[in-house]
Amino acid sequence: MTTLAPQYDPLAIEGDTYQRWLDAGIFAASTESGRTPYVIMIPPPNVTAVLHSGHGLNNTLQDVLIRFERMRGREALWLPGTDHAGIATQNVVERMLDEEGKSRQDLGRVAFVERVWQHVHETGGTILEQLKALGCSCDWSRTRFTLDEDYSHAVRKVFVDLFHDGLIYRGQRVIHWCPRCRTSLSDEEAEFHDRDDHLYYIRYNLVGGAESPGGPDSQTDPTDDGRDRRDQVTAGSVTVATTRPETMFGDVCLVFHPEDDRFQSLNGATVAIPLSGIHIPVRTSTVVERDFGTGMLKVTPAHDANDFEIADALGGFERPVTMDEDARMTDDARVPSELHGLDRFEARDRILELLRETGQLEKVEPYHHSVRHCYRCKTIVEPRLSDQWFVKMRPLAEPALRAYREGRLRFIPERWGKVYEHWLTQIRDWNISRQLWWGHRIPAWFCNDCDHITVALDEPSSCERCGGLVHQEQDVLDTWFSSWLWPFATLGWPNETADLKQFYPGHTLVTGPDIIFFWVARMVMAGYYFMRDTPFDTVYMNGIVRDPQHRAFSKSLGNGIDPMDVVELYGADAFRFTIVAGAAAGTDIIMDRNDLAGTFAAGRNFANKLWNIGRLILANIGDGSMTTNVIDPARLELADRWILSRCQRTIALVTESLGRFRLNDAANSMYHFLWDELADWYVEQVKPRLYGSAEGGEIARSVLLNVFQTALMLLHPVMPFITERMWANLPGRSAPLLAGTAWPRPNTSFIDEEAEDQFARVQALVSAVRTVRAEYGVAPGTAVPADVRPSSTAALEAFNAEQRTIERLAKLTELKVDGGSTVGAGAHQVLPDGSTVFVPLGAAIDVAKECARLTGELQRLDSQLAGVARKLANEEFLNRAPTDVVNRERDKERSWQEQREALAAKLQALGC
RNA sequence: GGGCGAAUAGCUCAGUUGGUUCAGAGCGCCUGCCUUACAAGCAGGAGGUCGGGGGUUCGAAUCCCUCUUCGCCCA
Repeated sequence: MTTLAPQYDPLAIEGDTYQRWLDAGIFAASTESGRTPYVIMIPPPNVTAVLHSGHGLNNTLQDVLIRFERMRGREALWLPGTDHAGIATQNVVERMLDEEGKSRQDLGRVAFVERVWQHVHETGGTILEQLKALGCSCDWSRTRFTLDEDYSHAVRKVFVDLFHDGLIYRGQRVIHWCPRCRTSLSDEEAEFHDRDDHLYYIRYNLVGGAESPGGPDSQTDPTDDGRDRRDQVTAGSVTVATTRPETMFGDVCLVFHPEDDRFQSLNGATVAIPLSGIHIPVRTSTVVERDFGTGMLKVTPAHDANDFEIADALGGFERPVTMDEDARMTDDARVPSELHGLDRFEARDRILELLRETGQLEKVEPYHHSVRHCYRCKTIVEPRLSDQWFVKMRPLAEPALRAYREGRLRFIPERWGKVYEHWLTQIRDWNISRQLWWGHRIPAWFCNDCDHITVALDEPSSCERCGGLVHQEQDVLDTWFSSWLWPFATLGWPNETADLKQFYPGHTLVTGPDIIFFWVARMVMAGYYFMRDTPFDTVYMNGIVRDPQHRAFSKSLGNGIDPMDVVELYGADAFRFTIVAGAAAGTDIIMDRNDLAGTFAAGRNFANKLWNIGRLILANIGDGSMTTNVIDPARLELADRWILSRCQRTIALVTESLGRFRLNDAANSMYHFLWDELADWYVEQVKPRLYGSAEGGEIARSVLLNVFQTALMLLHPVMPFITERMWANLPGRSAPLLAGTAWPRPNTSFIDEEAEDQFARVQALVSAVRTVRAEYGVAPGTAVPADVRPSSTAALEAFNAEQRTIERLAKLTELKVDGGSTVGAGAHQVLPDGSTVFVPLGAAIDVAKECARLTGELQRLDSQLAGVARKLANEEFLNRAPTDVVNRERDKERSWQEQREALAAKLQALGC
């Protein structure tokens, strides 16, 4: 490999590096390796999607996990793919057609679907290519699409099986209808959004026997605020409150609560629907909320799910549909002719005008409520009676619920488990038919002669009951009805393939909490029903990416960040590190598109640091001939022992953190080790030993190589490109590709508490001198002398061992260890271990300033000492606290006492 | 209406079973440095009564109650 460029240029290394992984086949999982599998199924993005930050976050986390487990020796499969995304994709193509002035109806179903395929073939691979740019190590040989031939077969098989098992039925229900997408939606797809609307109080006139004389004008004063509920029943009318007056032509009755005294006289009465004059009865129902509106409820069974239930319970009512698929008023006889064809909201306005004219609009109140909207296009959903296919969910939910309750399925963070559990216990049947053209066509055939429906895997030639001609159901299936099969349909189910045997059940699902019902819970249901096992044991919920105003990214706001922009600017590694270090489990992550440099500074800076430290190290360890094969403990200096020990601890920390899905902790541990310990201290310590044939050079190079190689391994899952590129230049590397090498294990023989303790004293001494230098404005180029008086033998040994290092890093002419005088004009410091430092600065010293500083230190110590003394004087503490806690307090007291004495002596010497 | 979560430095957030000087990190800010790996850097520094109140405990950022503010989910 060529030498590393002086300037870190991610674009120059990432493409080549990715290609080397592909060429080596590192990402392809084998069914025959004998290794324990580790499987992640990608949440398939929409086939026409382009990568956004949410994908960036989600897929980075998956790649960290899969690379980690691959290096740990598991047979790692990360299966990629895309989702056909029925509504979304159809919308995209319909918009394209719209620009050509055409509709899908103009093309017809076959041509339209052909057109969608064309679009998918042209743009469908985009997001997967973008994942490669992010470094994602998916097994591309197993890429799947939910409309693949095999996958479609699995979808049909599931439909047919569930139908024959009695878990799929066709029924006429009030469903959520999106008049813009012209399809029904499931409960989950019709999401609530708050709206400021109005509550309209409308008078229905009484007719027939109970009617009192007088027309609509014979009622109470229209300014009546309705507080006197008895006024709701006036001589000639009854008032009903509604938010949707346009539905009233579909009313079949009015109902009130049977115990509501205000309306007792109306039970069995007849009223006329305003404007249309259609007569409907007044009845009672216990489901009426007496406190809502006037307590009298209009019942519109075809345009309100609750009303459907009420009318059904009362029995004997028609269910007139008064709005069409576009939410326009139908020309049904019940609808006044002047309203025919009007959009529901135009109709509402016109109806209100007319009601004002007839005096039947009693009043209008502002009303804040939650209204269902289409999750794809945000149009207000219109409840509408229609024939749909449903999945009976209760039987499917039971095993999914048990899996969670019995601990076979867990969520990270745990709290999502409760959300999952709640949904499953409240589960309702799932409307799976969509009135779209793009998707899996429902494998059901209606008979032209009888009312039988033939459900079969393949097109039947005739009705299975009467042998008549059949025609296929026009509807397609909800996209989620195919994606809930993702964990096993991608592996070849229903065939018993080698993949299915080897890679089901899988292990970790990484996804966003927004699709916990749509997808996560349903995958578990399908997994148990068809595979008798959970599709994964852990669901890791990543957070949501938001802008600085904490708004989720959206196309309409235009506040999103294109991860590819970040990759181009700073590299995939910088993007990944920022994400991983910044996103603790499940927490949202804030990104500012107007400040990419700031947003990704952590990763960008760290990537640059890694590049440069690598350059330095690789340039100085040569080709490996200058290092020993085995690190000889007898030849190690204090700093060598220290960094080796720190390195083992970092391995343990990172491994544990990744194993517990604490990805941010892992990233921060690596960061701290590489930057704060290896770069800032060890490399600085070791520099003189690397020049020429300086003493200790061979062992220094060996340690550097060992430690840096380990760091590359640890960092690889998070920053695969730079680490792989460095690896290529690493002499004596253990495997040709870092991505295929084994994860490091801590070498406990290198754990060295004494070295860690002693080197910490060295660091403290250097820092203390630097502080003094900065405070007194000693020019960086000016060397000064310093005296240190060690507080212990350990300190003495440490300062002696690293005397040259201390002199160099603190820019000293000479460090006297336990020599010389500490009186005179100089700055004083007391180290945490009680050792004292004296930097004679002569005339530069401001004695008053020194006194003030040291007195401040003394006061701080005194208050700390008082605190610990209080604790140790407390009988309860001594009796109840664990002994190691008490001992720690005693150690603290001793240490602080030593520091205090040293400080007091200094103050005295200074004459403060 | 019900549930869940959050509130810690100017900003974004860590802080595991209550106990190592535990009050932290990154970014930003201030001071000084182009010290031949790195100015995307080096060295030093300022900055928070852990949202308010109450309680449990020898001991609370951490557990409980309550209030305030914000966010999300469900009906």
